[in-house]
Amino acid sequence: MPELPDVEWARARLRRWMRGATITAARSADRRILRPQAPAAFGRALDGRRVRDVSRRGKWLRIELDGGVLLFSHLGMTGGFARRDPAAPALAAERARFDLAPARGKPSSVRYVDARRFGRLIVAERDIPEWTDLGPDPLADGIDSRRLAQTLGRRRLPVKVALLDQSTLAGVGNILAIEALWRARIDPRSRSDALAAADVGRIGRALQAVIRHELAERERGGDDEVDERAHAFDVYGRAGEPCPRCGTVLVAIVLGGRGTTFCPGCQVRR
DNA sequence: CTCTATGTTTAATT
DNA sequence: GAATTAAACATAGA
Repeated sequence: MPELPDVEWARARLRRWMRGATITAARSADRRILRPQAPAAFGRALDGRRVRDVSRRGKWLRIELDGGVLLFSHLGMTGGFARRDPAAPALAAERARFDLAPARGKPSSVRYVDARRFGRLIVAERDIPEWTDLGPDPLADGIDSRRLAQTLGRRRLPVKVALLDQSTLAGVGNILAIEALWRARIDPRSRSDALAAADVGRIGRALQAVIRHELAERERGGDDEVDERAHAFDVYGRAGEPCPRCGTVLVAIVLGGRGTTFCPGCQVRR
């Protein structure tokens, strides 16, 4: 579920659910999600703290607590949050829970669910390298196409591989990259340093458009549930089908170890 | 049984 | 160094 739009949606809901509330009990027994922290230290660090705010950079979430304590969360491949009554039983693949006493209203319980357990929950006193090393965030910072052109111009990788590097732009994932390159009519195999300024401009605008579009899609649906991604994409997952723009059959290849769908008819190779 | 999967890190190789 | 490739992690679904 998680690329930039999904994580931004998670941030907005977490902020609504948690801001101003006190964590009465933070519990997780999953040493893989908590790695390298111990489960006991997790509760000890968080219990009794009040949530000041929830922020996001790229695919990382940062829950800011009283006393300068920070809780970082990465959703990995299958992570997500849901809100339940504190008495509700554990969800399938529930890996952590945060019981909350809000400033006003009923107690609630925010659950972290993650089938594949690639996600992380990290307690820290200051920003962690995974957070500080991120490139510009397309939503928070915008996309500066001159800067993006400089970044891409220094690399000889296929442009899609360069886009997936979180120091290029934070939050771009496999689906976003595939959809944006299709919109920008650029072949994902194009060498990053072979792109013209106009190509980079189109890629930047396409990324913004796809992010906005997917964010808008997510503004519907059950608020308390784990985010579901039942969403039709233009090309992702559609290899073998005709290109919605030119009708050429869409092709699947592997780039940088990731499945990649594109249209050999209307996406130009640079 | 096989293959694929929205992510990231690490090792091995060129 | 830079780039490439593969594998690893853990689980579910087709």
